[in-house]
Amino acid sequence: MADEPIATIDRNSYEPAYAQLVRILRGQIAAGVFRPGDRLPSEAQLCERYDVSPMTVRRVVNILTDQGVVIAEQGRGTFVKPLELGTATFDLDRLQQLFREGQSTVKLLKAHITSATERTARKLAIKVGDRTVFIRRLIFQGEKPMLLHREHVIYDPTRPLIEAEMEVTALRGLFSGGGGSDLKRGDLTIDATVLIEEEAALLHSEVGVPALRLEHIFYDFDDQPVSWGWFICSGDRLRFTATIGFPD
Amino acid sequence: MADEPIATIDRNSYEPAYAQLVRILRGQIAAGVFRPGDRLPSEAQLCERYDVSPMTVRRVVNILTDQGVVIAEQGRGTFVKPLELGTATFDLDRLQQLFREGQSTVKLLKAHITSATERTARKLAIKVGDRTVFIRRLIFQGEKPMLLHREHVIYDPTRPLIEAEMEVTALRGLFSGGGGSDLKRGDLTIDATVLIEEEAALLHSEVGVPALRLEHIFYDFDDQPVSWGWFICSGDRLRFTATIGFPD
DNA sequence: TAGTGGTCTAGACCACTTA
DNA sequence: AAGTGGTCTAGACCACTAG
Repeated sequence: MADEPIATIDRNSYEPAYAQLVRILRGQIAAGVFRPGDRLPSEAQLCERYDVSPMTVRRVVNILTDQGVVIAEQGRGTFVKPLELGTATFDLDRLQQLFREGQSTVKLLKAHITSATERTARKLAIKVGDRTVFIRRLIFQGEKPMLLHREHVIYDPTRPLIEAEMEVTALRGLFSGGGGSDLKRGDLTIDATVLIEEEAALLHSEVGVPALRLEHIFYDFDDQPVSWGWFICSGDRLRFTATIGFPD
Repeated sequence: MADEPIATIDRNSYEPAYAQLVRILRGQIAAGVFRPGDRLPSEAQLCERYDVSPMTVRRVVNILTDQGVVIAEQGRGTFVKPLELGTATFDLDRLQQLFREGQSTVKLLKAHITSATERTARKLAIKVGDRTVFIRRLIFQGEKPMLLHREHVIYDPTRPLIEAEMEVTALRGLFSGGGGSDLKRGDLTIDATVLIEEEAALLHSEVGVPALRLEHIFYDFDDQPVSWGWFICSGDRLRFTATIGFPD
């Protein structure tokens, strides 16, 4: 009984016991008390040390497992996971921030009904020549043009999709969750491209500059594609970042 | 009491009750039984319908919340979340697959001790002129060169880092979790670039072709950078993909 | 006040690993 | 056989929301 862990659970805190214990254990891992590959104390030991019930400890271990911090092996123990480059996940936080109130303005460049080309028809699972609405928008951060957005939406005369989609709020809704409530899922891909003349002019950049392209296809609850489009941003203005491991 | 849900929990299944209920509810959401914005049945109702205890239902709701499928509001209910573009996460699965056994071969192009330039020194938090090891590797899938890797590792004469890092297994370890057990965390960024002459030659591509660049810095448990490097792959050979919503 | 989700208990039984 | 994690029960009390 040399050095008990100093940290204890504060039952009077607004932070729930399970959250406190998650924080304590993550901190110990980040501090190197438990190194990758080490075995954590058994669940029974954790119950005793921190004076919580088995269910609470189980919940803590589940959370750490979901977070990718540890791996639990039945009959052996719970172990700290080593770094795995492959577990990194990139999110669109930076992009989402652009669409928060006051952070950005959206300018509608063009929107008109057109006929689907072979490529558009394939992406939207419609026939060549079917009517679609082609929309182009430019998203500014302050005075700076940050993003160029192109989108093909299936033209449905029974619903006033056109006006709703053209609105600035429709774009914001996609990012903050207000608008697209008829959509079941979306597929996204990131790839690299270079700015062509039109894009360079709109983004106040230059032809041939490396740029990221975020393509999206959204589907409704009948698994029918509804829209296909993509954002383009010059590479020096926006990046995707991720952290793996224990950034505490 | 018109139409009870047909799906029930099979207590004899190897699939735990909580997992079955998660699957059932996700399926109902994907099928449009519950639409974005709808309220799910209350926890008490779910207990009754599926004949499980409150704790099991709570666990299910927690899982669905963690998955971003629903949002629980105290005192009001649990609601199906609408699509949010900003919640999309891109992972490196495709990249990781390359490094699985038999999927790829790694060719060491060059590895030598050098002195840190201003840029390298800044990235690795060392002084200009300090010794580093510069490594270049080429990763093949079958006969095709897929990835070019450049990396600067801090030279530590007390440890045989050089040999270990140069090994093919070191790279594979980064992706599958065997090797980097002295590393605390890593920061990653994705950006766009175009191939320069040397890169194009090695990757059997052409100058100016758009390419993705995955940069990484790894830190040890003293928060000291250990290595800085990046992968380059031509954009038509590798993409990052994500799906949001209910892809069931 | 009634209903909702949020947390937590103090066990139980099981499957698995290791010795 | 002993120890580990995996699941589950049948409640309890609390905080919050709504009518």
